[in-house]
Amino acid sequence: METHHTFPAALNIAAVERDTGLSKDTLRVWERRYGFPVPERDANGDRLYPASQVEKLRLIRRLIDQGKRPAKIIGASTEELLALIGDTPDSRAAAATDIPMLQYVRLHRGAELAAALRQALLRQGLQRFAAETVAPLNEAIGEAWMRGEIDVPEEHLYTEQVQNVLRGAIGTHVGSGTRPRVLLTTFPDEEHVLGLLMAEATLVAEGACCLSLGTRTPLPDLRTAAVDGNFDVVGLSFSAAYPARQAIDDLLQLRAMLPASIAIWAGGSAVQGKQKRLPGIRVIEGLEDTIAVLGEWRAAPRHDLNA
Amino acid sequence: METHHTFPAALNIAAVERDTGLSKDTLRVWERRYGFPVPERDANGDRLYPASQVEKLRLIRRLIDQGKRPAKIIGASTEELLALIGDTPDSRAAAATDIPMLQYVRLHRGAELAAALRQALLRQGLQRFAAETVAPLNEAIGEAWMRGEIDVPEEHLYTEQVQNVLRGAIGTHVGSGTRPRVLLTTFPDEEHVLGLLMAEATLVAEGACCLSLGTRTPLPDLRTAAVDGNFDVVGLSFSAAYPARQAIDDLLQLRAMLPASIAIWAGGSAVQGKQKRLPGIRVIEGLEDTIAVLGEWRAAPRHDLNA
DNA sequence: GTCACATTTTGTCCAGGACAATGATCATGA
DNA sequence: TCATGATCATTGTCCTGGACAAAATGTGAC
Repeated sequence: METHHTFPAALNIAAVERDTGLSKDTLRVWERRYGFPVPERDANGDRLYPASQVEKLRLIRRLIDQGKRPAKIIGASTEELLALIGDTPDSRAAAATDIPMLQYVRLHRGAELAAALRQALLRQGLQRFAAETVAPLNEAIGEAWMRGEIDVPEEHLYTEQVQNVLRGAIGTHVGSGTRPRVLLTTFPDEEHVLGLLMAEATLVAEGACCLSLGTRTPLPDLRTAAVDGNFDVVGLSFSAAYPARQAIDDLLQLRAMLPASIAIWAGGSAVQGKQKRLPGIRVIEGLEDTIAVLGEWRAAPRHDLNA
Repeated sequence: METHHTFPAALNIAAVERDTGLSKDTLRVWERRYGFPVPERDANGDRLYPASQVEKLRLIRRLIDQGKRPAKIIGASTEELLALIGDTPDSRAAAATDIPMLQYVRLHRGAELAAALRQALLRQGLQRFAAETVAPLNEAIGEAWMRGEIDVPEEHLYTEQVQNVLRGAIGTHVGSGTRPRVLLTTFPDEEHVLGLLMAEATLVAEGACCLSLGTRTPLPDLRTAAVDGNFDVVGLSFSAAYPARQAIDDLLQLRAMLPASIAIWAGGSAVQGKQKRLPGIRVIEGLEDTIAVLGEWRAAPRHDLNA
C-alpha cells in the first residue's frame, strides 16, 4: 500500500523557513557555527534540506521554545531530542490532567470535540464557557504541545472547532449601540486568534459593543480605525509566545499614538503582571478580570458622554 | 487634539517586510538597482525606513499585485502612484456595482454588516447564502481592494464578520457519520480562509461530513491526518493570489502522497480551468459545481464502502 | 492571431563579516 | 540564603555585493 512516494527528496531554504519557523539567516548561521543542518546542494549551489534534517529542526525549534539553548541540543540525535521533549519538570504533573476534550483533540475526533464544546456552551452560557471551558482547555493544549503530545494538525483542528462555537455564540449577541464601544485586534506579530475571541465573547456577554478586526492589524491602521470609528476602548490580546518586552514597547507606542480619551486594555500571558510598567494602559489579568475592568470603565466619569 | 505623535520616526527592515509584504532581500535589491527606497541608517548602519517611504512601498506593492512591473512605477511620486491605483481598465465598470454591504465595509459599520449578513443567511439558507451573497461580495471586496478603495482594516473587518456568520451556521449542521468524509484545508502558503469556509458551508448543507483544519497545513501533516482519519476526500482552497503554477505543482505532489482511494478536490480562482493539467484531481469550477462534484462522488462505485 | 525563440527583468539565494540584545555566570552585599 | 549588579558568552539579525533561474516581455515566422 505504501508504493506512492511520500515526500519530495528535499526542501529548499524558503520551505524550511515555513515549516520550522527558523529564518533563512538562522539556518545559514547554524550551519556555519554548529555544523547542523548540513543540507545537500542543487545544481545551482542552493541548499536542499532532506526531510530527516527538517524533522530534527522542528524538534530543535520546539525545545528552544521551551527555553533550551541551541548550542546545548543541536548536537543531539533525533531520538535524544524526542526524549528531551516531554521531559520538562512539570511534565508529569500536567500529563495527569485528563480532560476528555483534550483526548478528542489528540485523536482527531473533530465532530465529538465540536459536540462537547457546544454542549458545554449550552450548559454554562457564553461567559462561563469562555472562562471555565475554553481557557483551561487552551492551557492544556499549550502544555500538551510543549510535551510533544500534539502537533500542528491537532492544534489547527482544535482552533477551528473552538472558533466555530465561539463565533456562532458571539454572533447571537448583537448589542449594537451599547457602551463601551470596544475595538479588538492583535499586533502584527501576533497571529493567535483564540485569546481575542474569548475576550470578545466575555465582553459581548456583558453588553459591550465589540468590533473585532481579527489578528495582525498594522499600528497606523489600528489608530485610524479607532479614532474614525469613535471607539472608547482598544483591546489587544497577547499569547504566551509574544515576547513580553516587545509587548510593552508596542503598547506604549500605541498609547502615544491614541488620544487619551480612548482607553487601551491589554490581556494575555505576555502582559500579565506588567501593569506597573504600562502607565496609561489597563492590563487585564485574566478573563474574569475583564468584567471588573468593564465595570471600572462604566463607573469612571467621562468627558464625552454626549459625543 | 493632535498633539500626540503618530508614528515612530522610522521602521527597521523587518517591520517594513511585515507592513509591505516585500522581503528584506527585495527591499535591498531595489535600493541597489532602482535607487528606491533609500532609507536612513541608525548608529549601527542598519536601515531605517521613514513612514513616507513605507507608504510609497505599500502603493507599489499594490500596483505590482495588479500586474505592473517594478521598474515602470518605482520612479513615480506617491501622488502619481495613487492616481495609477483605481485606474485599471475595468475600474469604471466595477465601481458602478453598488452593493449595500460593500458600503458597510467601506464605512466600518461592523454591526450593520453583521446584521445584513445574518438577514441574508436567514432569507437564503446556508447554501444560497454562500453562493449568492458571500461569493459575489468576496469578489466585490477584491475589486475594491484593487481599486484602492479599501485597506487592510476594512478587509479584516469584513473577513471577521463573514467568519462569524458562516461559522455559526456551519456549527448548526452536525452531520457526523454521513459520507463522504471531507478534510478541508489550504496549503502552507495560502492564508485566506473565506474560500474554505464557503466550501465547508456548501458541503455541510449537502450532508457531507466536513472537518476543517483551517489554513496553512504542512503537507506531511495533511497526509497523516487524511489517512489516519479515514477520509474520503481532501479539499483544498486557493485564492486568486496563489500562483497557478505552484498550485498545480503542490496538488500533483499531494496526489502522489495520498492513496488513490482518497479523492482530492481543488477549488478557487488559481485552479479554475486547470482540470486537464491535474489528472487524478477534481477541480471545482465554482461554488455551484461543488454540489455536482459531491453527486459524482456519491454516484461512483467504491471499494471501501464497508471500511 | 499564435506559436517558438531570444532577451530583459526580477526575486531569491549565497558567502562571510559584524554587532547588539539576550541569557548565563559570578562576585558582592543585605 | 537570597537578591543585585557587572562581566562574559551566546545567538539572531542585519550588512555588502555577487550570481543565477524563473517569469515576463519582445520578436519573428507561420
